[in-house]
Amino acid sequence: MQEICKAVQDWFPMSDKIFVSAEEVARKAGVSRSAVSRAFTSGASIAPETRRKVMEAAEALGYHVNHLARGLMRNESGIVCLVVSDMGTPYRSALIKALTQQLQNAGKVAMIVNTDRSDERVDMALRQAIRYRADASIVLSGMPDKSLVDLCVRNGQRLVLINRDDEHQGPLRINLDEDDTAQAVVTAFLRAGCRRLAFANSEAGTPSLMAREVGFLAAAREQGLDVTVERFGPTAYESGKVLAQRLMTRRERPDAVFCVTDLVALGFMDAARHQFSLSIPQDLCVVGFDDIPQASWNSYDLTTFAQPIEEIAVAAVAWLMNEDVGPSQSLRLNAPFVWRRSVRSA
Amino acid sequence: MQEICKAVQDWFPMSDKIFVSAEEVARKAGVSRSAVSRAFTSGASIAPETRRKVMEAAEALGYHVNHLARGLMRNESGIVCLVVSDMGTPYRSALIKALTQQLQNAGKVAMIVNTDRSDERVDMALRQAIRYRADASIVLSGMPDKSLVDLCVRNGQRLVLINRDDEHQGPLRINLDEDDTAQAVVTAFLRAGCRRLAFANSEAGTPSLMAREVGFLAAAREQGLDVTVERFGPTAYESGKVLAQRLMTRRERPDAVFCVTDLVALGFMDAARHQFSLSIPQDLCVVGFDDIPQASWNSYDLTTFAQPIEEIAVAAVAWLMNEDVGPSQSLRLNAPFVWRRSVRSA
DNA sequence: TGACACGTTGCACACGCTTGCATTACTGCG
DNA sequence: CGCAGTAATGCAAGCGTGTGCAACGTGTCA
Repeated sequence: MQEICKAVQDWFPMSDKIFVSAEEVARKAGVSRSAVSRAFTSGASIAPETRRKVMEAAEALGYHVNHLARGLMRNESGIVCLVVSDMGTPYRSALIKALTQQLQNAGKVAMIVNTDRSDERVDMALRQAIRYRADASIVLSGMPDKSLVDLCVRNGQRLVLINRDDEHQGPLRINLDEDDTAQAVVTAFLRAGCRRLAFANSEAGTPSLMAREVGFLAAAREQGLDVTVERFGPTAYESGKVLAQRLMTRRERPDAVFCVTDLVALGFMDAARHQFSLSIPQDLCVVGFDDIPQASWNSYDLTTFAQPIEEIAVAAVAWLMNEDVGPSQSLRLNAPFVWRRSVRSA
Repeated sequence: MQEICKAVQDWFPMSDKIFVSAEEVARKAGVSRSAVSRAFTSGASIAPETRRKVMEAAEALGYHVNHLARGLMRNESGIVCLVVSDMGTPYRSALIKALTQQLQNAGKVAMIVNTDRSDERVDMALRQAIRYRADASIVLSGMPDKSLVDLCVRNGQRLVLINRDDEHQGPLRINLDEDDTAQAVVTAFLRAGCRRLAFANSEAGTPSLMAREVGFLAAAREQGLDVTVERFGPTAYESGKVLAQRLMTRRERPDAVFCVTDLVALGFMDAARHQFSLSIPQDLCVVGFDDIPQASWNSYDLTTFAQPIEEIAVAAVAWLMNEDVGPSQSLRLNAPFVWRRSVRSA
């Protein structure tokens, strides 16, 4: 039922955006317009008394500096563009939260562009960033076209690529150092007495996800073990369920599975338990990646690797606030192993 | 380990933001600056051939309309400000996703301000919106000061308040019609044979959450039943666990609980199962609210009410895109009952 | 008293764009 | 051929701000 009740109260006929300008504040305060400008510019040369008068008048009139005009003059909008897809996902939303928080602390404001399922839209997003003369763009998903990256840089825009570990030379690339993770998982599985390893991947095929698969295969082979690989669908909970159905109906049923992501792992666990009546970790050991909040919930208690979300956000913002920044840089953070009960302990 | 490798490659010394302007495009295309402007303004009077020439030159030079300047002239920035807290939460992130999506479809762009845990910051957020001359603000959390709301409206800014069902007269208020939900829950519990009802609330005390509690108590009393109420902490998973500990250790242990939110419900279920070894729904029936993705996961299968996220987003954006809009309006959507297995069926 | 330094202040230009208005080119019609 | 009507175009004003530059007032010192 959609009931619409209009409350006709104190209303004025949308007098089309009459903002109060510095001009009016100046008149009210009895100073020049530049004095008003200076009053709102930290570090400007202005007498304390004058500033007080200006602030007073501004408050009374409800004046707010027009950041569009300021950005136009200063060539610095204060806007940072976040390019992201799948923002309903726990990991992504947590990262967005951390980034916006850090940006606000630094006096910037986040403009967010949703690029669900289409690399072409990443280019649209960067164009949007250019149009608003964003001071920087932070790309969390998709891989922008090389030419566009160049364009952004040429326009003096800072660029941060998070977990886009392609060979792109975006000025700052933040990636995870996953050299040791595969090793750690294999070791954990071996200690738990597991021998039939599996890797559950999505079909997304992004470089970071594929690298995780390749690394795991290599680490297992080093121990003389084969790995059954299965790939299906998007990187989501439901895919985990399908992957479990496929892997758990094999003749040689795996007794340990490394899931490319926590979401996949949780779906996998649910299917293993409720459709195949398996006990975890008795019958099956599971490891995920990301350490989303749900991984620590009692029903799952998933062993996983923790994304250094806060570190990522801090590093990204710190870098783009830094005045004198060099050429293309690459930052590698590591994701600590979080040991929980989805893997048998020795 | 944080290894920084500098790749000194094609780099030019940050020549401080040399954007290409319409002037240059005009020169290259052999037309006037106004022609360039018109080429990028849909519906402007310009010859197709001229537009083609302009577009060609623009593409070649990498020109992008400066939306700061355009916004300054048109008094319409194209920016919509989302004021939100707890954006790491499943419900909130889903709503943000839907809203940004709708805004983009409408040709707007979302600027997002995080206001975690502080109503005062909501005012800061609205001020930010004013500074950037946002066309509208959508408030998902916190309650802005009345004077600020007035200020926004006076400045010609559209305002949408979602689930802020206080008496605030923001031009558009979108709320849930929860008149029937409490009734439905009580009926479901009674049919399941439950008699000792409980309500698990957080201490957030926002109007919508409190209304849910009050409604449930009233509906239960109508059936001659008392309800045990417990409140604790923020509206989160962990609070659900604590609430379960408190409620399940009472002498008269409840056999049915309505949780103020899915997150609380999931925490409640986990504690009930893993700490009190209760079976759901045999020993305890649980109902939540929101229908976050996790509610449908096999481990929970939670009966709940589905937030009409898409409807909310569509309604909000449609309203703020509408040219001639009347005075303060109120929209009430309903949240359909989603029947799953956390409540015994008759 | 004059020279000088210094902290304030106002003027005026610039930022990149939109748009009303006047001008021009073009078409069709009497 | 002339005239009106229309579409396209250029000119220039203006949006609200920052800031270099010059002017001003004040106080200090010679």
